[in-house]
Amino acid sequence: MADHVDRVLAQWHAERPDLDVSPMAVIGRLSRLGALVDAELRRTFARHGLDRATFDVLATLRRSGPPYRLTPTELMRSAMVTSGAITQRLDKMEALGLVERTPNEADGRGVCVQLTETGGELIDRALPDHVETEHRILAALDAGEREELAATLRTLLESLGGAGS
Amino acid sequence: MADHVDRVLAQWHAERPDLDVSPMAVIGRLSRLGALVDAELRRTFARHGLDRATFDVLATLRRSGPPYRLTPTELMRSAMVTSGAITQRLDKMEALGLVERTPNEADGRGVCVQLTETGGELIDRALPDHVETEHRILAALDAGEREELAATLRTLLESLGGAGS
DNA sequence: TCAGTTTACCTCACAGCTAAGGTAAATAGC
DNA sequence: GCTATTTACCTTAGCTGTGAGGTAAACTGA
Repeated sequence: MADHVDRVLAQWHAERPDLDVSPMAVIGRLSRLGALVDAELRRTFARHGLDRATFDVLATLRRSGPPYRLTPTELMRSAMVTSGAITQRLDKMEALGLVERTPNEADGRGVCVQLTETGGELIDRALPDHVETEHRILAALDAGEREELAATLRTLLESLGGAGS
Repeated sequence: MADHVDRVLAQWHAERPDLDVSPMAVIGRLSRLGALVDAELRRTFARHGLDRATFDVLATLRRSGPPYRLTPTELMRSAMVTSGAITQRLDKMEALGLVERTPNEADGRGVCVQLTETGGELIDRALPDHVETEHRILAALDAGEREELAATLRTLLESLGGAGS
């Protein structure tokens, strides 16, 4: 049975037979899947009073290990957003008592962002639920398919120069 | 060699060994790849004075075939955004002379969105460039890998209920 | 036939991001 | 040691989306 992307491909084939639109079979699905996964994850975050941006910062700090402290620049690179976006996220999170900003003693220009106890408890509560959601999203694939998919996506990431950082 | 997601997995394994975070190998890469692909496509759109939203509407109308006319609701479903977003896109595009809104004769509540000649010419100029960019993004995969990837993504889309519409 | 529901589209307040640009501290090269 | 450059972070304006809600037209079934 044809899905949305199959129908798009058929339309292009009829309208612009001169173009080889086959890459859309991958890129179109990648884009739609991204939107659906995002929506699914957001539902889980919302159950814990979180949004994607806040969860992302909390999780990045949490998995960095004790003392759960990173710089805004490190958070920026991990999240793939601009510095302005991180500043605003941290402003909000600091007001909520989830993180603390302290001067960076090793670098007078910088600050350190530190998980508070409240923030740590929150992310540790939300995490199992989040991981469970991710399992559910991939439930349609068996272990072999997941590994193969991860490997292929990784190849693409490397070729686009997005593997590092 | 480890990529960003591998490092994330290793960190979680050290910090929360009780959680099976293996789905992140797929979902983390999916999310990062989505961001990189989006940035890549945006560069192509920009060369034609377009953004993602405008390109999306133009392409949807173009591939629907003569008379290149759809309703805002159809555009909304195809783009996976809210009705408010489509209204604003169409306002902007109408001001630029890329589309025209006319009353829907079959349904007094609705309108028809019609590609203008300017809009049609613009999308026909931008399309080959866009398709070329998509080819380049997938250049690291051979034909077999692309097909397999498309099939796997499709399985996931279906399981999330996002295959139709 | 007609009240209740659904559908189509628009409006508007607000959230979050980007991009450009500012300040201050650190670093590199002479 | 001094200047030029880079780096770190913040500020702000502007854009685009969401989500809640409004109006009007089209259905639906008793």
